[in-house]
Amino acid sequence: MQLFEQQTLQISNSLSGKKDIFKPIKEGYVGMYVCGPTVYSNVHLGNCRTFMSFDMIFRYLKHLGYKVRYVRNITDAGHLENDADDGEDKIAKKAKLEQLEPMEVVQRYTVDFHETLQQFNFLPPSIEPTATGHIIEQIEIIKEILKKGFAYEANGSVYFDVIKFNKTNDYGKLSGRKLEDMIANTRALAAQDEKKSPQDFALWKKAEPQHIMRWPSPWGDGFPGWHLECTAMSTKYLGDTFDIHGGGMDLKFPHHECEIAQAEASTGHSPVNYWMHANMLTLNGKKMSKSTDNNIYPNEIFSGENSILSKPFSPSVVRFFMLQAHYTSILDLSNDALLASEKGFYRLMEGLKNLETITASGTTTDFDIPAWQQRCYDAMNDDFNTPILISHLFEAVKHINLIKEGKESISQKDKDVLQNIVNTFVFDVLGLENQKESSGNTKTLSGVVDLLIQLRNNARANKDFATSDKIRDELLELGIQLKDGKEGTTFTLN
RNA sequence: GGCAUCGUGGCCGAGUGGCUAGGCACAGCUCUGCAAAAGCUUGUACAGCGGUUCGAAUCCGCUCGAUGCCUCCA
Repeated sequence: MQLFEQQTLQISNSLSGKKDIFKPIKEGYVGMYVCGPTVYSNVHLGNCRTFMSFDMIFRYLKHLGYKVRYVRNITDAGHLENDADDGEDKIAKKAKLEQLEPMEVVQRYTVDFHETLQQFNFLPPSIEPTATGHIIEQIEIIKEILKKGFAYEANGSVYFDVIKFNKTNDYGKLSGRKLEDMIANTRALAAQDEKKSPQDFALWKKAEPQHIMRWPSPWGDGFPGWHLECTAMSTKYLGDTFDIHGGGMDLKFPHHECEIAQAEASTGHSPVNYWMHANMLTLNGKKMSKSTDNNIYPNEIFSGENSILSKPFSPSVVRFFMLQAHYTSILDLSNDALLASEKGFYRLMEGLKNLETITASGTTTDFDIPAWQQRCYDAMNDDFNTPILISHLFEAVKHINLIKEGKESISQKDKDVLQNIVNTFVFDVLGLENQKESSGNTKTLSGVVDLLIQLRNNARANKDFATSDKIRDELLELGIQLKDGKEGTTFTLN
């Protein structure tokens, strides 16, 4: 019996506008697609938050026993600077700017993306397809949409006919917009001549002679529209209708709306059962954005080299900080918030360490572990509520510490159970790492510090406090903090 | 202007028609040669104004404010 048979998972569905009970199309299997990055610059922390939310979701679904096929694409072509006639591919533009081959740009920032995500301890997706690797599939979809009459060719480009589509389908159902309103509110934009309506979007764009990224097609040399690649790659690997489609909130309109339109136009039915949107990470109260320069890069956080930061923060601390907020809420990044999360994170890690060392005794436990365990599952089942899960983990820490102080007791059996649950949620589901322990060179260092601790304890025994305080204070200056406890002195690196 | 979301104690951030979120900070206590660290304990907040209700921070309406999307962005 799998865990998912005992737990009822509810998911916030942007399409229905409420929390829906999750029921996969095929029992035991989940197909999940998440819109990946456009690799024309380094991934910033806001991008990371979205992918982290879905990493956590991927982890929990796997933990529940689902066989998950998680597809997250790399957009390496087709992402236009804007939708006007002079629209240029982002990758191509960057390549021109840096005098690189477009694929050189793609490679550089794809590597950066992977390295960054690895530092945050992301699980790799099952498939990571690229847009340029699926040009043929995209052309096939365009042909199908043309055949169904929901697109038209104009001067070597192909556009999706939104107004016609809206007569039989509902364009705007995901984002809660009405086509009439959109038309009424459209500002007069120049150079939209090819399109029948400003709301129409490109499926295929004709490549002007100076364009370096181009592919042959039935409509001449060109490149695919941005929205199309996700339709092509998601349906290719997950089927015409699949379970979960995720992405950042900012993609809801027009990107995801267009994906729905493309899929419905080509296959005749809705592509996705559960649309999930992760909310934005803000900086100074504003959305992080590549185009406005209001952003911060992961490496700046890890090194502390940014004017808003007072010190560096480890990837796990940042991960913990993000998971302390619900993925559907806006989260604002600040030095104070990171400092608070860091303290909390180390408290949690200390609790886990204490759990290993406490001694079990007797047959009773002053802590209802099965009920507590179910509360942990209830939190995650309620739309992946990691902040609540974390609050329960701190409740466990409290009991662990009380046991350590001898004020409560735990049986050996319960201790084993508790250890198993806590480790599962902290490391497997939340994906946190105890990075302090895993750094290299620690063996030599701990030998040296232990020696100094011995010398200091000798001095203390002789009431030579001048010497003992000198050792303590000078180590602290070096970033090594001694901690005098009941069972001797330990140290941590600050 | 349109659509959407949100406004919670010093800070971050959950949740909810009546019952303790949690973390950080502050304070008190324990421990300590003194500290630090650690641990324990404590906090009755929900933008404003109306309304529904036995009861609302939670539902409805209005006002104010913030953010996102409407053009590329996770």
